[in-house]
Amino acid sequence: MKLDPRHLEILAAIVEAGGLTEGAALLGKSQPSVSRSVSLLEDRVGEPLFLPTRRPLQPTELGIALAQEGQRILDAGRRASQTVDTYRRGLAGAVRVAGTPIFMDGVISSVIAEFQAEYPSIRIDQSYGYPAELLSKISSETLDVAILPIRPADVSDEFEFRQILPGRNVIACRVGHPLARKKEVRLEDITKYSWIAPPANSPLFRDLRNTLDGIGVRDLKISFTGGSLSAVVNVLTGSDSLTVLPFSVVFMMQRQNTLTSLPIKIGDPDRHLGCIALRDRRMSASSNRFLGFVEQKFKMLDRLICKA
Amino acid sequence: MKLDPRHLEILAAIVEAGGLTEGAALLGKSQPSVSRSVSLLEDRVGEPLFLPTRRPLQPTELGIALAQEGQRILDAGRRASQTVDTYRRGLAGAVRVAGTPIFMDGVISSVIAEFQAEYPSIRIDQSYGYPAELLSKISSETLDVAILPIRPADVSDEFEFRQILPGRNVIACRVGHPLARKKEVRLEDITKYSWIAPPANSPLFRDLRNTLDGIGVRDLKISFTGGSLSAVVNVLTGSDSLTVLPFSVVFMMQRQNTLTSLPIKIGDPDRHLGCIALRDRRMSASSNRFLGFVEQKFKMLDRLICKA
DNA sequence: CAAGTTTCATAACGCAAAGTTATATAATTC
DNA sequence: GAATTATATAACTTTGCGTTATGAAACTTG
Repeated sequence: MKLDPRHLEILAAIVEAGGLTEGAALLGKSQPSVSRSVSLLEDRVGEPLFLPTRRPLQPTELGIALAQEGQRILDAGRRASQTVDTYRRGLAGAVRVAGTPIFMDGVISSVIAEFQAEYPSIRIDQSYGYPAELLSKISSETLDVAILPIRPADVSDEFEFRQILPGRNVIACRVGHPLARKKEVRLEDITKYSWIAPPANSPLFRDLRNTLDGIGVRDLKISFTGGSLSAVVNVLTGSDSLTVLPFSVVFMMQRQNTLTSLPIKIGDPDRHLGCIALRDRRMSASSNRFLGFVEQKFKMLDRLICKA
Repeated sequence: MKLDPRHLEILAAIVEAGGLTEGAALLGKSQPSVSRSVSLLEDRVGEPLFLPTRRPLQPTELGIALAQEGQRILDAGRRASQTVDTYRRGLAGAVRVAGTPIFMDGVISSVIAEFQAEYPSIRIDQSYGYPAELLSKISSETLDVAILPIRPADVSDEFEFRQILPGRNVIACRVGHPLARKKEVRLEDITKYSWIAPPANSPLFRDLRNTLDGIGVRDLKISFTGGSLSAVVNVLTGSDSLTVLPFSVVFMMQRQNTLTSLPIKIGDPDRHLGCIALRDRRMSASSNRFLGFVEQKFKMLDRLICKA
């Protein structure tokens, strides 16, 4: 026979508090209410749960046994409420975040690390992708936050775009590269070196083409293509190759004294780095918290970069 | 915020079963019913518990966390139902039983031992008392079963009396007592020995006086009075004293070759041994089970005694 | 990709029971 | 035995569960 878990909770409260009145107070209900609930429970159980006509109210053996289960139910309920509370306040949960590979690895991953240090109960599910698919995943709600370079005008009304860094690319090379010491680098200098190209379908690859077109470089030697940021970095540091990278990525690598940028001005892309999510806060509190955190960190990073 | 434990149960069932329809079946409810319950729960929680427009239905992080608590509630409920069931069938619980000291120690205690071997989950709370107080305790429901010698006519309608042995006393002495070897014992033989008397307020003490009056003994030497059965037995076996004991007690002691009875006929008391409980089965199933067990064991004992 | 099947959501309504306040009754205290 | 306190009962409102019927999605299949 199925018992109402609420009845067991009430029983537990009464047994713990030592009386109907106190139990009712404990539950925030009126005394007649719990009195009748106990009656109903006794009727269904078919056995007395309290010794009759004795005060202070004393539970029977069975009453004690059932109250114990009621206590577990109360505990589970309390844990559940607690869980809901932390989720609502965005202190627990999961955030599905994705972005373009180079930028994710070069900049975002360390921001995520800081975030997790502050909110250890929020799980981050990170993945990679290029703008078109990222937007579609946001749209189908299989992704909470996308971090990507995009033209603000290209963002449809469905999404909310928050810029975190202006688009700015540089030509990157290893620390100690022959060109890095020069005060000024000229066109003919860079044509002597071979180039590393990002994957052909990445925005960065388009930036590379545009950049080189812009400064008049027509035929370039591509010695390496594809690969992740760490592959690119390894090849760069192990050779005199050049490549185009977001300045923020190079900035982060400079701290580790691995990469640097050439003192040559190249055109900035018309895409800017930002976070994209569904409009109208249609996302979890933890995602919101993550978004806010990323914005804040990039404000600080932006200031650092401007000083540099 | 307090959540309805029934909602958490439903959530657990749905998550476990993998769908609303299957979850509803698992709970023995209709699909619309659980559908609405989930909606209500989601409203109160304020966060989605299932990913929208996806089938098979997939719970969110929060949904999984809450379902886990729901599972605990389900488990507690099942254990509670199970507990009620065993109590109702009299396979668990407690029986408060009391009786006159000599008879409890001499006969009932071994029956209780057998009972506990068969029903290990039933706890026996045993105590001692004389008839008047035993009846009042039964009346006030602080006692479930009394085992005592009483005149059937003295049992009021409030109680139910079940005779388990006819009243029959004997003069008891140690095995190897000088009188025990005789084929026939005469009055003048027993007057030579000193007597052990039970506590002055016990029914057995009245039996002792009546018996000795009946066979014409006027002045008797009382060498020991009071004490429990084991004290009486120790004194009896260590001396040539005599005393009056219920035959059933001596019968049990004979098995251990400690006591025996004299071959002299004495008048039987008008009280008979029996169990007393409240009329109309106003007691727990476990008490009923105990009563039935005692009756059955004494039917067997009665047959053994009659043969002897 | 259109048709069919499955699964979930919504609607409407009866009913069980939780909740309330007011009040009676029983236990305990003094 | 009177006063006090605790529990039970009464009368009534409101909430929400449970039902069947039906609509609307989403997956499956030919």
